[in-house]
Amino acid sequence: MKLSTKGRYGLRAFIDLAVWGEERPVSLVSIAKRQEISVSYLEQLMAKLKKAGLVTSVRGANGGYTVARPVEEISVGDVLRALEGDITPVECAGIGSSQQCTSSSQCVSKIVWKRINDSINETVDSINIGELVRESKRRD
Amino acid sequence: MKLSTKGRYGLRAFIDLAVWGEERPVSLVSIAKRQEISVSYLEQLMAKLKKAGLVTSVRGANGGYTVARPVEEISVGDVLRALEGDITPVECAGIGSSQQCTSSSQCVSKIVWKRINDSINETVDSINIGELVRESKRRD
DNA sequence: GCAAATCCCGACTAAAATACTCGGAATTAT
DNA sequence: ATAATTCCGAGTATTTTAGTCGGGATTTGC
Repeated sequence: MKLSTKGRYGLRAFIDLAVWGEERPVSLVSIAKRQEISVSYLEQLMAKLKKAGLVTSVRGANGGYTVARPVEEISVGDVLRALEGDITPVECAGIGSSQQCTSSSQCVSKIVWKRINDSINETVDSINIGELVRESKRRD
Repeated sequence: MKLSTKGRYGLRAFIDLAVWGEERPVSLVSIAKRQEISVSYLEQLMAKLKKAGLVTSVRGANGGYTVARPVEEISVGDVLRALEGDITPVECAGIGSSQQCTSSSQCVSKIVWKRINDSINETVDSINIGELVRESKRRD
């Protein structure tokens, strides 16, 4: 059970963007340098964030990315879900519900999966990017 | 971010064992049938549970496995950790601490990883196998 | 109008992890 | 002895991850 680099790098990149992008768009090259992530890979991550409406882009020279909404209104969960898809370690817990439980210990373990899923989502939704930006600035 | 079949099947198998193994050892073949998991794969999972001291085995005909300790004293976390190793979606959060944070947004995201890790572990440690066994019997 | 900087897009690939299977050895009850 | 089991190590197909790469489109500044 591991969060992939999409989520790990992507959140870092997003925070970086939030910190440095208050005035003008931030280019991928500059994020890449500060965060030590390759530009090509960052492109992929940004594409997801853009698709999710979390960042806006400006093309051409001096272009780059900007956070699309106030950082206080964006949760870590929003960012991670945009990057990773669902952040539920176990799916089954009742969405598509295509397959029914055959044995009762299958059903019972579902209780566990649901609680894990919920607790993760509550956690990531309870932290907003604004907090992290402030904390990051405080540390400089 | 997904819990592997080790954890998913393994917990189911363990619950099955707890439910059916109060009197006498339960064979892998019987668990395999009820849970629709192959015997060979179950062997691997049981090996891990045994190594962690959560089950004991009896070899030979009429042999099988038994839960090693009172089910009320075994948490879901114990079982999952035995099967999966650490159940922390992000490692970095300060154990080996070999690599130091270079940029501050790296450090800041660590706050997030730590909270996620903690919340998962609290969740799985707060559920014990006994509860699940009772719930499973109740449903029959 | 041209060059440089930038985002955009789709395809490709190497490496790692996952999810198993398989063969056979050791042990025990009947 | 035979059958039912656990035990052990190796092997393998599939999937996922973690990227790279090449080229195109857009914009700025000279």
